[in-house]
Amino acid sequence: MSPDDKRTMGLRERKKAKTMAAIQMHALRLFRELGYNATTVEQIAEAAEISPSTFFRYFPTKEDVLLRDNYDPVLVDAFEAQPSNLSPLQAVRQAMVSAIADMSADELTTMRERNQLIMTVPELRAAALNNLTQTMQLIAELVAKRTGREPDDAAVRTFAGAIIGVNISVMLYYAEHPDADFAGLLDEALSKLEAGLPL
Amino acid sequence: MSPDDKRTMGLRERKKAKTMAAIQMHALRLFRELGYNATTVEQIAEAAEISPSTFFRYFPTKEDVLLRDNYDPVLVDAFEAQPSNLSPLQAVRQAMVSAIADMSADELTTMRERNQLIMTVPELRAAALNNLTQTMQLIAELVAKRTGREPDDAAVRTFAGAIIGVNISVMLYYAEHPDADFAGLLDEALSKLEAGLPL
DNA sequence: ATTTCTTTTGATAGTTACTGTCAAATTTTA
DNA sequence: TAAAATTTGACAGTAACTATCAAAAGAAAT
Repeated sequence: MSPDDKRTMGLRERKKAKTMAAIQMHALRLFRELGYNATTVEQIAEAAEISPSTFFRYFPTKEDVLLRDNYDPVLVDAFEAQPSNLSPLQAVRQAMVSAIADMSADELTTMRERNQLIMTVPELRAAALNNLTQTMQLIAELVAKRTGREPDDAAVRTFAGAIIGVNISVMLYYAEHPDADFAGLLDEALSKLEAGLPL
Repeated sequence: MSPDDKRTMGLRERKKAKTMAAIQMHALRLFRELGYNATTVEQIAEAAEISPSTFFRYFPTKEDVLLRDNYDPVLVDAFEAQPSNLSPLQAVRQAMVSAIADMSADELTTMRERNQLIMTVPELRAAALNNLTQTMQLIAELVAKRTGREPDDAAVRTFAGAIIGVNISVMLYYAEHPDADFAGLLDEALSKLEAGLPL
């Protein structure tokens, strides 16, 4: 999380990190205050004291300012840290839950707000779901490696699909019930998947 | 499929249906020939001999011309036609497979091309996935009704999520392997879900 | 058949996300 | 301090949409 060591970065890179953070911060604030669609890139640029051109150099799209995250590497680490006696499903479940458990209170708050905004605004939701297909592919690769199969093996793909689908359903529910415990919801949902989707 | 009885529709409605069909047909052709992003709404409008304004009256977005479909009602009918001795998962599986089996060869071809285009173009894929959340909600409602639970019951939501996730993974795979049998892929994937995601 | 009412259409003008280009400003390196 | 590389802002343009309004076309009524 710490933006590398400050000594190892030149002034240029430090400034870049600062600019990026400023853009994200003002964008988030404006989105909250005015709504996502009502906020223009020009307004964000003005608030962050940069030109609109510069905004698009940092974030290829307006959506990106909200959607860019680094959960995938966190998930990878958490997954690979799981003991090998766990089944793939148990490992994914543990990895996801512990990745959330490792987050600070601030990070959790940010995540909740972000999720709420993303799942509420159709454009953002669409883009976020699209991103999840990458995570799905990632899970397929992780599980393939762990089980000695190919990532495009039918069982592996189906497994990854089910995991992502469950995540989507939890994210949607969580957006409408922000007071719930996200990790708890996810854990419960994945446990049901583990139990063979009892009904 | 037949656009109601021709006698019951006035000239106005007949013309509207014709216009809509013309837009979709020319749009699809242009998308194939030039690519989705390289095709402008203006070009589609010109080909369909309407004004751009009119295009947006028929389809709120350029994406919509490709994404609008009526599979949900078909799925509802197929699901509710399943015998009550089937488990919810078996019923969904049967419903989906038989809904595809009921399609004509032409419909299947269209579906394959559409799926390929949609899953290949990021914008379209995002919008399509977003639409799937509606289908997810629909499945939750159907299953809730069938099992006497609430649609926002955790087990029901998780169930619907898993189904949709599996669908996504199949659609992605099918886009890259157009010669595969879609119904077969879906059937196999859902059978694995039924078997508890064996790995 | 002609008039009246309603719906559909096209033209126009505007907004906004995004792209490409280039010269000026800034930082790094020599 | 000079030269090289990078970052930035200004400018011009494209294309998806939105809103508005008058004209055209179809439906209904007389």
